[in-house]
Amino acid sequence: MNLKKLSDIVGLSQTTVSRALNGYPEVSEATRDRVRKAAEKYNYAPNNRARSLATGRTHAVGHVIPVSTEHEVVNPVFTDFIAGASEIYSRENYDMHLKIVPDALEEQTYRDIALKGSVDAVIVHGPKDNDKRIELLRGIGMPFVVHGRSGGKGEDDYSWVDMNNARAFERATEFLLDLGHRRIGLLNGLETMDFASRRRHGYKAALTARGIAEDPALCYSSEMTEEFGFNSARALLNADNPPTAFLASSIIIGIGVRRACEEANLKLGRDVSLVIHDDDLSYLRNGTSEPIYTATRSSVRLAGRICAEMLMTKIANPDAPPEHRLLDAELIIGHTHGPAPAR
Amino acid sequence: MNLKKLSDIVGLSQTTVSRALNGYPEVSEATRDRVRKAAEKYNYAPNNRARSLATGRTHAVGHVIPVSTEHEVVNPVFTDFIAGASEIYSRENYDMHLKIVPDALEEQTYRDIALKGSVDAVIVHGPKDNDKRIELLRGIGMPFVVHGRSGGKGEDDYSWVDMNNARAFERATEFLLDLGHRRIGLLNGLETMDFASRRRHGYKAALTARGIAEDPALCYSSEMTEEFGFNSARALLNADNPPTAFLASSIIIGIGVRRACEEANLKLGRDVSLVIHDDDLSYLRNGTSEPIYTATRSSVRLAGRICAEMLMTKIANPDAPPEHRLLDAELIIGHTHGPAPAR
DNA sequence: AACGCCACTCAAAGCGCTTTGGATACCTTA
DNA sequence: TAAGGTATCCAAAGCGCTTTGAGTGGCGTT
Repeated sequence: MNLKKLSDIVGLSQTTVSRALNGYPEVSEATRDRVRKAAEKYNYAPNNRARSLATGRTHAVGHVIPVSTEHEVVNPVFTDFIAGASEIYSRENYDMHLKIVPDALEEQTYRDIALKGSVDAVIVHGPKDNDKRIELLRGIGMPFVVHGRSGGKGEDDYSWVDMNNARAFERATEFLLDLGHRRIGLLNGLETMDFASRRRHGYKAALTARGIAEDPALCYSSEMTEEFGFNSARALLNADNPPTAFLASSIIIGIGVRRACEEANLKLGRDVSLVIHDDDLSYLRNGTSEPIYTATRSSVRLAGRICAEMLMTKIANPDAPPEHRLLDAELIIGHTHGPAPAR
Repeated sequence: MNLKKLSDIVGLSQTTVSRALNGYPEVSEATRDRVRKAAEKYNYAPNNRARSLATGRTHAVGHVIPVSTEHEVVNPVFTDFIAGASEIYSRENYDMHLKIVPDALEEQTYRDIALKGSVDAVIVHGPKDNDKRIELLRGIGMPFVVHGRSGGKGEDDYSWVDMNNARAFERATEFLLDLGHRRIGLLNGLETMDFASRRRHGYKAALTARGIAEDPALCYSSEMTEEFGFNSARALLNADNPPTAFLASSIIIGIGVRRACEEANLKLGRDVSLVIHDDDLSYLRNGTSEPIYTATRSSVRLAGRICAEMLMTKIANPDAPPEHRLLDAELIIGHTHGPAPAR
């Protein structure tokens, strides 16, 4: 069923039928109703491709998700982020185009997307310091919103939605310091990623404020897997002068830390403290009735919703000044912290 | 830059330029070269929408991912599945359209997708028993491949890629029985899902073969979260006549079981045995050098690749008979099993 | 010299929609 | 009654591509 056939059936021109269906005022309510009913009856829906060819708008947004070539790991926060964004797209009748590409090919992918003209806008995932994609997209004139920020200059020149990573980790560190911990292991994500580098800074800031020097031997940085959490916690616990507490950049790392503690016969919250960052992943909730891990929490799904919403307004109004949204993490009191054990 | 401009520049008709670029034989290699160079120079790429309007093919495939309305959980295996599929799409120059929808709206979503004609084919995720979507898609005439199977009749009438769930869980159960376990807790996914119901059957078959009756009190079924693993393992461990072993349908459930054991001061592999099913998720690997959990393993990313490949051939050849691919899980010997403790 | 055959190239139609720029009929109003 | 509105509707152009059907010119054959 297409417009032509439908308009033949109802005995109107394509113009009128199109207008009736799209809510234009120059068609009477009576005919609009008739057209609507016929459309329903004959199961008509405008062909997307034709429509977007005609209008120049695709009603689609692109997500390019980087997978680290080295580790072949797709960060699981994307799942929930995308679930959040998807809620908005459904509501606004937008489509989501997803590409998962090795990070080396990312730039080319954006270029392709723009050239082929199959989306109206994109969301930039996992920004790095001085991320080239931002320049690229601005150059092309493709509207975008960044999930996170790209450190360096010009932070106000583009729209972003970010969690206050520095503050969250500063807060978590202060919390552990208040409990008497002095040696705090940091199990961070890859510090080439902006979020991880900010977390490191927050951690350091809190230490410095108390006159404690950051010990690089306590800081690990890698792809955020369970095994990374396990291996690095184990290494630290077995080292001379081990930390009494850990700060982990994700719940998955935290799970690895737990396993390392279990192996070392140390009880979390008594022998070793652990504060994680909790993205509030739907399938890895940090407890529903009661928190498991002590954590800084910020819902990545919410971030997805906000990003998508920001993108919608950006599409509607491309020349508006950039918007920013900094989400604050809340501190969640769970069962994995305690006073620093006496030596 | 569009075809018209480009053909003006090289002084050829749009026809010839189009043919040159698309590799048709009726254009000389010399001109083909000239055209290619110009396209490169002026950064030309055919507009996707126009192309697909003209050809009737979109070069896109749709994935509709259900999120349970009740729990708002997106199963994390989708991430890796999609990463696998995406590899194939990139290679074949296909786009992926993703929709994440509450399971109640799933059917409508498929219908919409078909009507709007924005994809050439779809992949059906998370099939249930006698899944309506299969009928629906066949009715519409939209090519599809199912990840998993929908129990009931007509299993051979459509293409699917599945893991041998029944066999995997039968095998795992036999393994535990061989170790002397008689009471084995099953922590399964939602048994309305086909994969979970097959796992249950495999579990039961192994028990029956040894003359052991399935005890419903040992069988839990739910959304596969960490907390579900924790809560149900805890409940079972605290019950009268607790199981000596667990079978968990995902590594995440297994993580919950580990936490429950830790809390109960039981050591996994000594006091309690645990065999999980491992989808080989990139960010939750069951150990890289050495397995952590004893497990049945089957890579969901591989399944994604195979599904996508099957779909590509289906698109190329819609009238070919349906294909099936049953993947066998391998049994992985980790550190979470041991002989049943003497009473 | 006439013919047929390649090897190339092109004009134009068509994919299914939106949108521009009228047309038509029916009311008002002076 | 004529002029001017207003409410409806329509034909046709155009979005950027592919593809059909139709030339051209050059070459070898007879």
